[in-house]
Parts: sequence; structure tokens; C-alpha cells
Amino acid sequence: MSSSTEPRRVTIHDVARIAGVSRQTVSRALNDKAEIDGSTKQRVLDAAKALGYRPSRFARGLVRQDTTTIGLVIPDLMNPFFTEVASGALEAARARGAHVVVYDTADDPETELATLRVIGSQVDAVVGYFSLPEAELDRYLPGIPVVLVGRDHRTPRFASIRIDGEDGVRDAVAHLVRAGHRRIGMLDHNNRPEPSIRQTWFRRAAAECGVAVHPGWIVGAAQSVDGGGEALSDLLAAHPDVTAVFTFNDVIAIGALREARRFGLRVPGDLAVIGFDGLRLGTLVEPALSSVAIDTRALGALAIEQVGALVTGSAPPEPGEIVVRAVLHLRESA
Amino acid sequence: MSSSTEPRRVTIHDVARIAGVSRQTVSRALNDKAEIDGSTKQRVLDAAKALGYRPSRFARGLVRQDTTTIGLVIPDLMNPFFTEVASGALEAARARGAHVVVYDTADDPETELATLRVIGSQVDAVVGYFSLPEAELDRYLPGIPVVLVGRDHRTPRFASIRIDGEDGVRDAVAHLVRAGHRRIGMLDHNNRPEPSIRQTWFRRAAAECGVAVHPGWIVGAAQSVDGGGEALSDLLAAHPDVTAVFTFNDVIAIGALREARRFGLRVPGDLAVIGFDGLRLGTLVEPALSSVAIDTRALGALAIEQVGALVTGSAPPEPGEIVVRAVLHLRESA
DNA sequence: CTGAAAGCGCTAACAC
DNA sequence: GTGTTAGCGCTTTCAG
Repeated sequence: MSSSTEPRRVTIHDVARIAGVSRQTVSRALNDKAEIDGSTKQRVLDAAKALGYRPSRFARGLVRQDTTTIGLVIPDLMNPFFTEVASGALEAARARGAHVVVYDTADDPETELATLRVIGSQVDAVVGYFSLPEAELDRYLPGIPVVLVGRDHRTPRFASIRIDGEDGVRDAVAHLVRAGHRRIGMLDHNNRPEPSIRQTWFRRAAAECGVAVHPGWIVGAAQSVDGGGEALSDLLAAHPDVTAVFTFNDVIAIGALREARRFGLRVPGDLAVIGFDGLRLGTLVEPALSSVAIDTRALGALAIEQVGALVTGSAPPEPGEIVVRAVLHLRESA
Repeated sequence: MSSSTEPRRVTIHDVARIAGVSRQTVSRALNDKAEIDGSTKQRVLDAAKALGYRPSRFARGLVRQDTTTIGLVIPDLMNPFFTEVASGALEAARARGAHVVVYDTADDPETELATLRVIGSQVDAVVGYFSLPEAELDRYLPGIPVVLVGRDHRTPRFASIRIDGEDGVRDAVAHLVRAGHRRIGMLDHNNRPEPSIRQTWFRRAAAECGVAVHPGWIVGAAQSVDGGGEALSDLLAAHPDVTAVFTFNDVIAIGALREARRFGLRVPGDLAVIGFDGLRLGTLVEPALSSVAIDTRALGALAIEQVGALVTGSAPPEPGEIVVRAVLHLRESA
């Protein structure tokens, strides 16, 4: 979308000419400065309106460099988790007087790369969820402050916010075990070949609670409601004796809830379900979803704070220095 | 958040000095231009990295004015309707190579005003949901292309996208009547004193179908799930004989669904529910929500297209010229 | 292949 | 009160 097709930009110079004053006076009138005659000011304003003049944000930004624009990169706005994070980020940015350009990478590395390519010249700092290696980020974002959310940084000039759900997951598993569950499955994500860190927490917690986790009890799920349903279906087909599931996130858990209902299983009676994220959405489904909850909006706000700190020249934190902890929220599904 | 506290900006001039070349050569190296010696280029790149140089987006934008930045103003990102619209808008913007700065006005006129005050100098065009009168918009957005979503424009230089749900609502009411319902209530919003246009459509449809609408059958609801629940509770307390409800939107409908369940009512057996918006969310609840559906993502995309047209100098459309129609999606709740 | 000059549109200083 | 002079940092001519 280029503006170059337009006839020619109306500049402050044109307004000055029409109003019969200098450019400086035009500037004064437009910016509500004190030292200007009332009638002159009105004349300038009229001329500006008549010409359809509007100041160039670039020229203005160039001379009084006082606004911060932050690029917020998320994989999928339609995923309620990222919506909540974005919402918190927007609110924090507004409080700081910063502007936020939002980029949705569609959960796709190509799109993420394309975003990286254009973002550098549009914003003062970047915060978000990336899948690309840091070398790539560093390459396309030379010198630009970057805050990685949900993933530790290695590049010294970056910052990151770690999400620590280990205690929360331990509480979740302990809760299930206390309720008598011994065969607890997990619906992990299937985005990447490696198991998620959440799966690691889950296995560790199970071991600590003294319950074994059969390899077949852990199945991969696409990160969607349907994906969660299918994964539960697979799990139950192979291991109908599983009595509880922990899921990679709430979206998957909600799919599992729905699938359980279709199976004729009662939750939590026949099958207990605990998700991860603590989305608002989890309170709307029936039964309400128990979850290892992150304060998502606070996470978004924290991300903005961190990026603001980098912009104003603070030293980047150590990896793992900034942490958001997830805690177990028990509702009805377990 | 000001950058003025920083020591001093590293400019292209500094890089040129360190690399022992002219500024133009630096520019050439940085922008991957052809006419430059390989070793010179490397030297420049090294110097740039060593100094932590990064080009000023303002200076760059000033000289090659070729990127469009659109301001997207929405009342509440946490409301799934606006999330979906925003998502569609982001995707369309990406396709056009435009950048989108998102502003959440928190459904509050003060915040909306504050947003207007800063947005004008940050974006090339504005699109979104506003509650303020056009005179105010025009005042703070002088000369800037504006697209109003869900509300007709009067100011000639503006554009607007009308949402027409009249046929869809008629279909919804006709469906209910066909199913035997004669006492159909409505949960309208209670944001503003006036009844919503959706209520008007509802009354008109009911009249056409030959069913009377008792004034007490229409109650106001806060635009939230809880609000929907409370409103249904009020309605049923006063008029337990109502057998179906149409709601201002899906969020309210989902609250009604939940409340009906608490009341021990079966949906659609004891109470039929039809919402408005057609949110994804409606497919996740139990029973799945029937709704007069808008293609929200297409709406967002259309908004971006319209604003793009204005930016490139197209004549603004007439009020009511651009229309998105809502159609009845029958699922389980009616 | 590289440099010098000119200017993008605006505002902060300083004159008058 | 208003105009003049200098840039803000960058890229685009156009010479060499």
C-alpha cells in the first residue's frame, strides 16, 4: 500500500503560502503554542483545513523523538491465550504512552520471518513469541531491544520472561493423586518433535507423587479444541483405564472436555481434567475447567514493562531472572 | 516513555566516520544496493554493528514514504467478537503490507478520547468502533481517513461499514415461531439508553411473524457472560412463561445458556436461545449456540480494505453502501 | 564504485 | 507576534 500514487503531499509550506505567513507560524498555530495572534492562528487553521493538510508523522517524529512504538508478535490472535496476553500488553502500553503494532504470525515460520523482515524498520522495540532461533532474530532485528516471552534468551542484549509452572503442575498432579487417580494421562502439544517443558514438569510431578506414567498415556494434540478432542479419543481408545488427564493447555483441555461428554464420560466423575493457562474461557464451559493458571494479562503487562526498561537503557536481565509462576486453580473438572 | 534520556543517538554519520566512508556509502551497504565494493560493505556493516547503529524509522520514512500504518480502535480485545474482527484485520493488513497499531479503549469514552488525541500523529488512517460523535472524531483526526465499523457515517470524508442483520433476525424469529414459540423475549444490551438496532429488527420480525412482544420480555444486559446470566434471571423471574430468547450478542447468550442450566431448564427443550455474532465460542458451549452470524474476520478484512481505498485516494462510499450481512446459523440451542 | 549536494517535512532556536 | 536560520537522520539525484 503506497502513497506514491497521490498527486503530491500538502506540506506545511503550502499552508504557509495560502495563509500568507511563514512555516513557523503554521507550526505554532497547529501545535497550540502561546505566542501567536488569535486571528492569525484562525487564518492558518482555516487554510490548513481548506487544503486538507495533515502533518507528516515522520517529519514530526524526526524532530521531536518522543514516542515509543513497540512491536508485539504473537502466533495467533484467535487463540484466547494470546488474546489475553495482548490485552494486558495493550493496557500496559497505554499507561506508558507507548504504541503497539501487533503482528500475527499465523503460527507459521515463513510468516514469522516475513514479519521480522519488516518489523525492524517500524518499531523501537519488539516483544513476543517467536519460534525462530535467536541468531535469526538478531539478524533481522539488529540492535533492537527484544523481549522473548515464554522462552529463555541467550543473546545478552535480549531479555526474556520465563513461565514457571513446575510447582503448579506438581500441585495439580498431587491433587489428582489425592483424589485417588493412579492412571493419569497427558495430552501434550504436537507442534514440535520434542516433548514440552510442561510434559517434563508432569513426569517429574508424577514421579514425586509415586505414580508411574505409562508412555502410551502421553499423546500429542494439535493446539485447538478439535485437536484436544481427537487426542483424548486416541488416548481413550488405546487406554480406556486412564482416569485423569493433564493437558498442555486449556484449549486442548476444552476439546477433551467436549470429547469426554460425547463419549458419555462424566467429568470429573469418570474422567478428571486439568488444563494449563487458566483462561477465562475455562470458566464458561461445563464443567468449569480446573487449570494450572498463568496471570495472562499480567504477563502481557510485564512484557511491556521489560521492553520499556530495555528501551530506556536498562541492562538486560539474566535468563530466568524474570519469572511468571503458574498456580493451580481448582474449579469443577478435577 | 521517552528516549531523550539516552546519551545520544548513533547516526549514519557516526558509522560513516568509523568506517572511513561517506554517509551515502553506509546507506548503500545497509540497504543492500548493488553498486558497492564487497570489502567496503563489510567494513561498514562491521562498524555499524560495533556502534550498535540502527536507522531512524522517522528519517527513513520521511524520505521514502512507502509504508502505511493503520490505527485499529476497538472497545475491548477480551471480547471475542472484537478479537475475531481484529484477527481478520491483521491478516488483511499483512497481505497488503500495512502495519496495524491496535488501541483498546476499554469501552470507556475517556479512554477513547485519550486514544484519539494521540492516534492522529501516529498513523496514516484509522478504522474501528467509536462511541464519540463524528464531530469529535473529525476534530482529533483532521484530514485523516476514517472508517467507522458498525455505524453509519455522516461526515463525507469518512467511510463506514454497516452491519445488516435484519434478514438474519427475521429468519431467527421465524424459526422460533415455526418451532411453536409464542412468547419470545430479548436480552438487549444496556450500554446506552436507546434500544439497539437489533432490538428494532427483533420487534419488526416478531410483528411480521404475528407474535406479540410484551414490553417486559425485553430486558437489558451488561455485555458480558455474567450480564447475560443476570438478565435471563431477571426475565424469568418476572415472566417464567417465556419459552425463547433472542440476545443482543453471543456473549450475552452464553451467559443465558449457563443461567438456564442453573435454573434447571433444558435448552432448547424448555428454553430456546439464539444469539447474534456467530462467534467461534458459540460452538464450544453446550448446547452449541444458534446465532445470527456475522463473518467477523471478513468484516475486519473489509475494514482494512476500505481504509486502504481511502488512503489511496478513492472517493468515500455513501453511508450504507458497504454492508456486511448477518445470517442465521442454526446449531443446537434453538 | 564512491562522494558531494540537495532535500524529505517539520520544529527548536534565535533573531527582529 | 512573526520570520529566519538550522538542523532532525536518512536517501536520492548527480558528479566524478
